[in-house]
This record gives sequence, C-alpha cells and structure tokens, in this order.
Amino acid sequence: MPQSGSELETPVVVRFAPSPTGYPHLGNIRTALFNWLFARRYGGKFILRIEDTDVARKVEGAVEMILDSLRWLELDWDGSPYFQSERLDIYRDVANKLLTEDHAYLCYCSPERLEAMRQEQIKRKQPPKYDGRCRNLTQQQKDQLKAEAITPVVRFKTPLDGETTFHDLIRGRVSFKNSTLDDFVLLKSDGYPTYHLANVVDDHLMAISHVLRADEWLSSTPRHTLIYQALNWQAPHFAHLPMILGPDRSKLSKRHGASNIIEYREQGYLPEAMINFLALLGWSLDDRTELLTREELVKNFSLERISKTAAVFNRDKLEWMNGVYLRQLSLDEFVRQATPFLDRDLPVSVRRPLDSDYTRQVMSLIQERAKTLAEVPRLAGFFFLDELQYETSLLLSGGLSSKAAIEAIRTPLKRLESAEVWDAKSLEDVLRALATELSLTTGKFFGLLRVAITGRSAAPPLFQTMAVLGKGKCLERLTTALDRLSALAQA
RNA sequence: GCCCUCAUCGUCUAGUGGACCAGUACCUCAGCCUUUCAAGCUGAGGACAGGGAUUCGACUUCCCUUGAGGGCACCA
Repeated sequence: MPQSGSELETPVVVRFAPSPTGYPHLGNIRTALFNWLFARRYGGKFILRIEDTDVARKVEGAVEMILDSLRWLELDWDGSPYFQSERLDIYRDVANKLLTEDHAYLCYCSPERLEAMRQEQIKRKQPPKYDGRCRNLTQQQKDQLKAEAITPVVRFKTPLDGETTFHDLIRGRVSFKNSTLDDFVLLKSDGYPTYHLANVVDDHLMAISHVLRADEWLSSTPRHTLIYQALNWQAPHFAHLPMILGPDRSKLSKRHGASNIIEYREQGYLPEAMINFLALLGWSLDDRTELLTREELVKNFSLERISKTAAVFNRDKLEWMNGVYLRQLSLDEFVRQATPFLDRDLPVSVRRPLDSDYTRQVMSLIQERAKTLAEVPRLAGFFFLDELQYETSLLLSGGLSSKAAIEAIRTPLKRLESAEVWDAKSLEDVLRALATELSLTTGKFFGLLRVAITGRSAAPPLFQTMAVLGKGKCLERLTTALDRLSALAQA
C-alpha cells in the first residue's frame, strides 16, 4: 500500500465532505486540515463537497458558515464546491443499476414497522438491524405492494455470510463479518441518497484517491467496500483519523463549550495558532517540535505519523500556543488584529474611533500579556476609561495605613505636577528617589501607585504605563485616589 | 446487547526488541529575574492498565482480562 508521497501511483485527490448542519466544529476542521495538508504535501487536489442529502436537518446558511470557516483558516479548496443535492439523478441511476443487477432491492416497510422492530430487538438485547422482510418478496407480493402506491426505499443486498475486509492506512487490516451488517438503505423514499450511496458514488466519480475521515466512520467502511465491490469499482485508500474527544472523553459536541470553529475566531484565536494546534492533535513531527508554520506542516505532513489514539482536546495548550503566536506578531499586526476586539468589547462610554497612535502605544504593553485577542479589552481597559472602578481598600492592600498611603500619594503628586518631561525613564528616576525619601520599599510604593493609576494590582510596568497614559490622566487618577483615601480615613 | 477500534505522565505526544530506571510540550509546584502581572530562564512532580506467552532481553511481538471511544436510522 502506498503511504508516502513521491511514489504514489495515482494522483492525490482528497475531499472535505461536510454536511450543512451548522458551523463545523473542531473535529470537522481537523479532518479538513489533514486532507488539505495531505493534498498540498503531495501536490494533489483538495475538493470541497457539500453532503446535503438530509433535507430535514439542513440548516439555512450553513454552507456559508463552512466556507467562512475554511477561508478563515486559509484552507483553500480546488475548483468549486460540489453539492450532492444537485446530483440526485446520478445516485438514482446507480441505485437502479444495483437494483437491476440484483445487488439491491425495493423495501416497502413503513418507518413505524421498522421502529417497532428495532425497539423489540433492543428489548430482547439483540443488535438492531433490518430483518430483511422485503428481501425475498415474491413477484406477486411486489406487485401488490406496488399497487398500494407506497414509495419504497432501495436497500443494499448485503451478503449473508463471509466477511468484508479492507485495508486502512492507519489501522491496517480491518475485517467485519457480513452477518453483523444489515441491508442498509441506499436511496430514501424522498428520492435522496443516503450518505453511504452518495459518498461512494461521488468518491468514485471524483476520482478520490484517499479518504481521510474521522474514526467514527470506520464501522461504515465495510458497507462502502461492499458497494464498491458490487459496482466493480476500485475503492480509494482509507485512512481513519483518531477522534478528538472533549475533556470528559466523549465525542466533541456543543456540550463542550466552544465547538464551532468560528467561536474560536470570536474568542480571539489566530488562525495560524489553530492550524498548528489542530495539526498536533493526532499527528506529530517528532518528539519535541511544537511550533510549526503552515509551510512546515505542508512540507512534513505524512500519514505515517498520524497516531491511532483518540486525543482529548486541551484548551490550556491551545491558549498557550495562541499566546506564542500573538507575541510573534509585529506590533502593527497585533494592533490591527486587536482593534476589532477593542471596538467590540470596550465599554460604550469609550469614544470611538480609538486614537490609533495611542492605541498602538497601549498595545505595545499588552501584546506580551494576552493569550487571546478577546482578553485584550479587559487587559487594556484602564488605558481608555475616564473613571476607574475599584475598591478603595485595594489601595491599602500593600499593608500601608491610610495615613501612610495618603502621604505616599500626596508627595509624588506634588512632585509630578511640576514634571516637565514625562517618559518612563524620568518617571522612574523621580519615583525611585521618592521611595527612598519616604522610606518605603519599592514594592509597597509602586504597588500603591499602580492601583491608583490602573485600578488593579496586576498591570503592565508602572512607569511605562504612566508614560503612555500621559501626565494629565496620571495626576487626575492620583488625585482621585487621594480623595478616596481621605474619605476613607474620615469615615 | 452486538460489531469495530484504541490503550505511555492529568492532557498532547516521542518511542517500530537492547542506546529508556522512558524524551518533549501544556498544566502544577519551587527558584531566578523583577515595582506587580506577563514573558523568559532553571529545576521538580508525574506514565509504559493488569496478567500470561515468545525471547538471552520487552513500552515495543502474540493472547487474555480490564478500561476507554466509536458504530449499530429512510442522520451524516
């Protein structure tokens, strides 16, 4: 079996085949990514195919959501997307061919009967499968049912015995006893094909060379293999990717917080970080490389290094990685990326548009401290607000008495009022000297000033912060702090 | 219930019979740096699910048990 690139005997053609039921989740996208990487690695094609054969579950706008997600991550597809709903005739023809060649039959069983049968089987602790009632109908019975005008479905005539074996590029040889399979539906009564039929037909017609899909499809692969065999078609190579599990080790779903990929964009994750992180869920380059660019990924991706074990999604690591990518950005790029988040999340009282020069200075202090873009407004808020919200007691958290604290603010306030230069260096000179003068440790003194200036005890470096904030605002905030302390002392 | 798959630190993983008393990253903790935070640096903690078999030698091969995940629709 060809597993590695250069000596592949057929051109690589892979596809991402989502069904339009909403935004793709992390697992879908990981599948898309691996397909994309594989195609790009071997100079093949990456086809996008929308599997919209379930009319009932179809979600309005979902196709656009899928395209939106792929575009965000720059997983570009080749050609225009296919829509299975536009190819109904093709599937019908194939179903008819199978019917004619006795690989399939018409089934008139009602959904109610099937459901009742299933319940009964489950109750009797038997595996639920179609009992094959319509498989051996006499011509007379067929005619009669036909006369009743019931629209039948087309079922595949699964061999009663023997086994179906296929080779999986990741798992190796996988085998199923045919007796554990049932006569599954190929064509539904609404004329739409089921996944099994449409998938096989399209993979064949589109000359898909490798099917890279999630592990949850492994058990439907024997059905697909059987269809290929019945049609006398060469099946593509299969590679079933390990699942991505939620922290509770179950299949990823809405329950696990953000599952829609686009929510990650809204939470301020960078596409390159997502790509890097997702690539490492089930694949690795070696025993130590964590950070890889898209290009490095393309250059090194291979099926051999895909693991067999399901991976638990680890948000902490994603955050860490996003922080790394955020810090790698040039300041201008960081500002460009962060601005929409500031616009979105800064309090409405903050005047828009933001001053770009000021924002840039602020961002230079924030960039290193943000793990996601969405937390930038929270980290930088005090730079933009007119009035700080904080508990006055926070000023005393360093252990100073209110009297001492008042003194420790009044003195620098006076000293700073006459300051002519207002940059980090001069501020540091002045304030350090003052700490000595007041015989306060720098920790206590600067800590107090930090709260007065920023309203919080953890913030970017004090002098730089003050320099960016500007003299007017700093003096104003020191004055406010003084007032608060005085009020507290009197109370 | 039946079928399939998987099984290394809490998590992502490296490891394809000896170079592994098991390496990396996230996480946690400690220290350094330091005006706080962050970043950075140093260090620590922490795993081969269990039992058989094969072998001079098993994380690595085979079997069983256990555990986990997935599937068993006129959904994909």
